[in-house]
Amino acid sequence: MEVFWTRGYEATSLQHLVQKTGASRQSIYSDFGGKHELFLAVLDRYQDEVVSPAFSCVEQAEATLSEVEAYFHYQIERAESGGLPGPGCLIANTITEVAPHDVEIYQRVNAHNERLFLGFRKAFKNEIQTDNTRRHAAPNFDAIATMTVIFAQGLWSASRVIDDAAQLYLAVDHFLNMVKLELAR
Amino acid sequence: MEVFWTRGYEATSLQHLVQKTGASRQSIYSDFGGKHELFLAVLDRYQDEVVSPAFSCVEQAEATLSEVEAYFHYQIERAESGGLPGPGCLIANTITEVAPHDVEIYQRVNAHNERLFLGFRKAFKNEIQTDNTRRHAAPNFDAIATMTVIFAQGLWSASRVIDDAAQLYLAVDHFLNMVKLELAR
DNA sequence: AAGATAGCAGAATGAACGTTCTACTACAAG
DNA sequence: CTTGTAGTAGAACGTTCATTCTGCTATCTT
Repeated sequence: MEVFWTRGYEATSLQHLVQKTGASRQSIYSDFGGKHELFLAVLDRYQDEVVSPAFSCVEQAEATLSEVEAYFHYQIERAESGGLPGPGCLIANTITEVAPHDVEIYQRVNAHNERLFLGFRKAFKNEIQTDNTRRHAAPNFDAIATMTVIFAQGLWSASRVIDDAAQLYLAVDHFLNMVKLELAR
Repeated sequence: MEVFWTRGYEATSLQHLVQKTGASRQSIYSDFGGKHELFLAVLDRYQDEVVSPAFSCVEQAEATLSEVEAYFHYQIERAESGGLPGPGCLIANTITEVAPHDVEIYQRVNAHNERLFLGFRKAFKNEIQTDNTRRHAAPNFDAIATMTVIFAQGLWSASRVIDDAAQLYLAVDHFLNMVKLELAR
């Protein structure tokens, strides 16, 4: 997972994988079947070990905007502190590198995006359910959730060229504050 | 440019380039020096031929939010209509694939981001200069511009997995409307 | 017409790729 | 002690990679 994460799919060779894992070539082929199948397994593991811990707070039944904010802050902190093995988000990297040419991989990153979308939307719904007095119109939760997914993906991309974490924090806080105003409008 | 755009840097071979350009291998090497130098030239050309036409409206001296909106809409339309040779944005793709491991390429995509940032910030400043009556506090133009750059990058990433253009339009319009409210606050 | 130059197709090259095959080692069960 | 099972290292294989080299064919200059 770490090798694919740091080098990308194409630039990762079997030699790199053997070196990093300590396993033999034969073991990799007998256990997974090949580079492509191994990468699919890696994507699944990434979901379990990286996405789930980060996103669990948003996926709580009673999550609101503050959980979304915690998610974003958690991600920036991890990226900044070097707590992540690779740069950016493996899923986001995969979306641009291999997903357009590979159906199986496309389906997995699509499921990931759907997961984020549903999590965000529920949190936004919960947010305004606490005080739904004298509202003008119901917010377009789908559009706001889509917007947030897009922003989250852009954040991963941006974190690869923007070294200044403070700048990212400012942008995220500004974005979430805008969402908050939008929900309360 | 088209080949790198569609296949990415690593997955593009000299054979692909020879086939698509019609030029001989020797010509490519004598004219550019190699695959890497050719890619750098491609990034420059991308700036001139793709980014500049799309971004010129935002970079006008008197550009405001409506020009930013025109930029986003222009990009979605082009992506949707198949008017673009490749998927997503070559710069955005390059950021995730090669920029973290390559200094020269990193500098070029960084310059691109800076260009977007400055364009957006100026447009936002122009926007509120038209009616700066009874404002509470000056907006944080840097944060809003950074946020918009992040969103623009996320939009390219998302457009590779979200096929529904209407969904992208909705998200963009929502985002820009939020920015508008934020600027007028 | 003669010479120079440029661009072409395609072979050659050495390295690296993913994948498979071949011993060899360690260990468990009988 | 034999036998079977796993796992290892590393060679081998066929392909493809980026890069270079070799002729050949135009086109242009004088």
